[in-house]
Amino acid sequence: MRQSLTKNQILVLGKLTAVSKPQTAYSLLEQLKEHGLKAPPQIYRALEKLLALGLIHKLESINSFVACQHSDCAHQIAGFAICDGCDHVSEIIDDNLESQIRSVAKTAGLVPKKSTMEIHGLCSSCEGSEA
Amino acid sequence: MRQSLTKNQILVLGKLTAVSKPQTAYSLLEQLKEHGLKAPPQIYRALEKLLALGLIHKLESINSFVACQHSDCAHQIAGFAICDGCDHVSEIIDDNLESQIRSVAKTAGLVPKKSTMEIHGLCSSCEGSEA
DNA sequence: CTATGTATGTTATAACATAACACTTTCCAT
DNA sequence: ATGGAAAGTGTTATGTTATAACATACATAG
Repeated sequence: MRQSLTKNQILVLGKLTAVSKPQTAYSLLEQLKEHGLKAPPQIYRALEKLLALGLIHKLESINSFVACQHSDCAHQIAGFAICDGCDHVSEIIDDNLESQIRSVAKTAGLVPKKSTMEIHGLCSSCEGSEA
Repeated sequence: MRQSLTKNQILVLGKLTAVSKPQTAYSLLEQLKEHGLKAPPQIYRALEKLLALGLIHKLESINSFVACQHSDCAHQIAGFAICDGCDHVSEIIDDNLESQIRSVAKTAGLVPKKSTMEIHGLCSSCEGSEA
């Protein structure tokens, strides 16, 4: 029985929560060096556990990780809106999204286990100040 | 004006079409060595162009590429159903999917430019013969 | 025929991720 | 309380995915 998070898991989750923007494993490692972390596996193992607990999410399209913006969505299906200008990420839980995914899976004859939906674009403030 | 595909682009697209399963850039490189390709940039450059033309898609969740299953969906929004058992991929074009994505983007205040939706699971035949 | 844009070939390296091994900690069943 | 199982840690090395940078070739429009 896992009663609570371990030291490394707390460090990684704490950093992700604090920065509130997606971070790569290596940027986490860089930032956590001062806390004694030294090698990639220490980061990746913590990330793996946090993912399993639903406390963080991986953004596949940018090889990065974000803290979950809800209390805990281990079994929820979320969509992510990612601003390519400022890296802001919104995690969207939408009932229609889940049924949409089931619908697409059914069309393909697939029993769905896990899904990702990531939308890239520009948020309103970045859209305004475009180059 | 781009009149047609170049040699490397044809090789890469041909291979992706022939195998009809997602391939990593390095597996493509391996398979195309006999045709004279020798280094990753040759593959990645062809992939980049084919992506821009809408002739192939990248599956972000498995760092792999598949030929487009439609005539050309440069500007379509597609969902992908990926069987983790046999690697079969179905590309689903669904009108509702596009409106779903717009809806999620709008909720987040994002002007969408590009999106990915990838569903992992087991196809009916893999689901039947489960370990 | 030459300037421009695009493609190519090549070497090197950056960025992302895991294998493997030895050791430590947690925890709970006896 | 104790000892075995499960999970976590630290570390080295390596595997995998992707791009930078530079020199050369080749097509097309002016």
